[in-house]
Amino acid sequence: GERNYSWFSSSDFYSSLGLEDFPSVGDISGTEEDTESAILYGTLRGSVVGLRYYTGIVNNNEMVALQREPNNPYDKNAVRVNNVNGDQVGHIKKELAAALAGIMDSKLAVVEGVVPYGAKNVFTMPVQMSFWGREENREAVVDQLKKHGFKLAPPLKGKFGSKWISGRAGPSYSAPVHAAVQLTTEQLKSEFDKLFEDLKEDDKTCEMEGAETVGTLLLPHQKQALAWMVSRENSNDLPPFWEERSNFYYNILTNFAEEKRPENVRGGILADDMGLGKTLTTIALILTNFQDGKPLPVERITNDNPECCKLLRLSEWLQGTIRFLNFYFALNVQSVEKKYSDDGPRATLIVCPLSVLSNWIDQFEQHIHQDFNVNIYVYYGSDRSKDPSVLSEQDIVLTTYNILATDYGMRGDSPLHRVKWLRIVLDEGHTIRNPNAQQTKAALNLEGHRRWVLTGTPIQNSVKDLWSLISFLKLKPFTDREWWHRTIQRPVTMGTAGGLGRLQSLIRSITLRRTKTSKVKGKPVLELPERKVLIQHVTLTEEERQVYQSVKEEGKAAISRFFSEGTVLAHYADILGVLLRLRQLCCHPHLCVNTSSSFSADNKTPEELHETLVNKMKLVLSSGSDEECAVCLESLTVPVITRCAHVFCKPCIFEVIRSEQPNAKCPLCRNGLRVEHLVECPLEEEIDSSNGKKSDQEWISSSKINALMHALIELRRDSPNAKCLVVSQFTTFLSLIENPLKESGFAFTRLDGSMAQKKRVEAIQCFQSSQAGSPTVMLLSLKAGGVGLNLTAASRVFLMDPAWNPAAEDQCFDRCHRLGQKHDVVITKFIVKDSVEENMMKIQNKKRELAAGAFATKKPSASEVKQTKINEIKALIDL
DNA sequence: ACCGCCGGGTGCC
DNA sequence: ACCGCCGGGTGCC
Repeated sequence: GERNYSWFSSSDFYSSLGLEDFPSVGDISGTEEDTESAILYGTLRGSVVGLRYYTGIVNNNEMVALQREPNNPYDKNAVRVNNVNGDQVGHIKKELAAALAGIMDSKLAVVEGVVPYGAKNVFTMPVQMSFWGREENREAVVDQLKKHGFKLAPPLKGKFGSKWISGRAGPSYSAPVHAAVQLTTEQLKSEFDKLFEDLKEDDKTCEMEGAETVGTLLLPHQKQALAWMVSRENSNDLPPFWEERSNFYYNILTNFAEEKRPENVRGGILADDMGLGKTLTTIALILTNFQDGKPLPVERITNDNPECCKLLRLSEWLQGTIRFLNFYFALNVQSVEKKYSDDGPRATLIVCPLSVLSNWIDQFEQHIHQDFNVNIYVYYGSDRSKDPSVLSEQDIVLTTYNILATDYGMRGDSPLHRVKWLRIVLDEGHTIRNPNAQQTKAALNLEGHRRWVLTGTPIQNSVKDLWSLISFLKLKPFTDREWWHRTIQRPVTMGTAGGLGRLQSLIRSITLRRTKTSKVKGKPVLELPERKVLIQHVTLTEEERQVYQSVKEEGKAAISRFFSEGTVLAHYADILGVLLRLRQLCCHPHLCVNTSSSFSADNKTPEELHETLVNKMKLVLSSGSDEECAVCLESLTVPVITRCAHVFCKPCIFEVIRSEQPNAKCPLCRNGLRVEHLVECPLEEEIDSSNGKKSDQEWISSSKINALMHALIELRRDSPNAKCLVVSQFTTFLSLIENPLKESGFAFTRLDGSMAQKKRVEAIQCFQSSQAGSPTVMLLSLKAGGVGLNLTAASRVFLMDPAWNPAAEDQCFDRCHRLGQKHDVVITKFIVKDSVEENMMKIQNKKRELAAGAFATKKPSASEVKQTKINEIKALIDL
């Protein structure tokens, strides 16, 4: 049910159309083995030579990595052999290297090695090689080998029993087994769910009080989390899969051994559900565990030292961006510097998405005891300090993934990367799930021993997503993708026996996860009131229906044409536009007056073309299709639009163009791409394409507004004190609703993305107030505010229009259905009968099913993906 | 002897 | 490397 669903959040418009799986999208990274379709061609015995020249040692049955060395001065075919630690063991004998070089360079196969025996040899040792690749390359690989006089031994089938299938380096020149029975999606999923059952492990149920600097009382589950985090930071346990043997340490997955004790990560993944207080727990950790369980030393503000004032923090919000300036009194700076100058690192770095930056600031203000002076620096904005020592002197530095990536981009001069941090916290850590994204590389290269990932959804789509997180945590040997892939990812995705078990023990040892339904001492973590979702159908008036039908027929005709021309993807923005207009018409006829349809972009001046593109981009961004870049799968931060009207992150699409030059193609539709054709658009917090000039139009009602007003008035009659949220994706619609609210004498307030921070805070405080005469209605735009937004005063929600992404709706509902809610929450969704809205609901449901089965092993084929996508567009517009 | 055979020097790519 | 290979020394029985 719900708890598992929240682990997966693939859902967005792209996935509903199957676009994120569009074959060409995956080609971008290129180098990586395609896990889903890689098979084992066979094995080959070869030899490693030149052992005496290198220091790298191996054990019998230890995995080794084969690495091309094209610049070797003696042989351009050279292939070096490294042990798990990355130390060179030797080279592949030259005749064999000559055969491998071509195969490896052209990426026809991935070649993996295991040294079966002879590890103690002085001059040469045998190596058992496995060749993995896609079926269509098998013949080419076999031919290539044959040319050099080598022949693959067929992969051994599962007849050797589970020990061989386990994927260990094992006694196995028996390669593990593509013939192993694959688990069904359902089996995999239920296996995976077990990861988080049975959390009564002792080390996770101890409680710990926060230091006195923590100004808020922690709930029991937060005290548990604090105790767990502190113990993770202070303990010296071995990392998972390592054993202490007589005088060395042994990795049971790769059979690698070393004398040096492998360091365990002083951190882990806090994967609690949203709303359980990951932020508060992290603040408590920072304040409570500075060194050896001692609290962070901070200035106490007392009557004796009035001149040592609390830092004056001045926050200033400009156009949705944040300037956060710290003013120090000279005295203060000195005393702070003196106190810590001879210690090691003391600053904690917190990286978060921009959307939750303000939430962190709020939470600091709320949870750091007011009598204490904690130095917090918000490293954001163009005036951020380039001096690393300014950062290292802080207690806490807060920044965003984008700043992190931008700074890292200007090589060598990133202050964030020059500081040795006491602790690094990645909030919404799944942000770095794409190993090729700049922000991931930037995060992996931060320095600091205590490393934490906060996320409610560590796995977005597949096990693959975990690698970046594990690598960030610096867990040996997984920091290198090859070992992660060979020991965990491939066994899991191939359903190899023991694979899931390994993943399980790995995750368990570094993760704490509680859901809203988890229990502490027999009691639910959070005792939340019930939450009910009602669907209220709305029937359009005759007049409304007529307008709707005519727009629908026009759009349908256009889309049919795209289908027959085979240009569906090229007209992506146009199709979204048609659907958007239909969705707007379901709400109110005035919403879509301004979006004229222009299906032809030909014969335009560059200026007109530019404007058309910007408009298309705004359309894509505002259509609720969940602004996500198809390259990195992240939310768009610096969106650019291509001439073919597809929107990507600027750095992502630049990377595509750079790597594919000179003939780069759009990842979505394979049209030509050129840097000079890309159009940039500043991402405002909220873009509403329909912000037409309603002032010169006479106000009229609509069926949906009538339905809403009817419900509101009924609610006021039955429970006059009940407060409610009226939610829409269209801020113009919210404006239209203001009218009848005033007429019927409702006190209301409003919160949308375009409002300045100060006004937001006012609106929220005003609405949350229980004073007589305080507003009972809040007009809320669906995506306004970060995850932290707390609107628990409301116990009713009216969702005026459905979102593409059910998760976006859920997140919105959670703003009132969260800690502090005292009443049952009733949510009413208004859905127009026989309309695109009903179709969207169907797709939402499909999406929930899809998310539930997101652990699928089998990737649908390109044609299946295409068919699904086409079916869904057809379903949306009743084609 | 434009060979065989011996035994020392030597050794990845 | 307790190998192979190289190339110099050597040469009936």
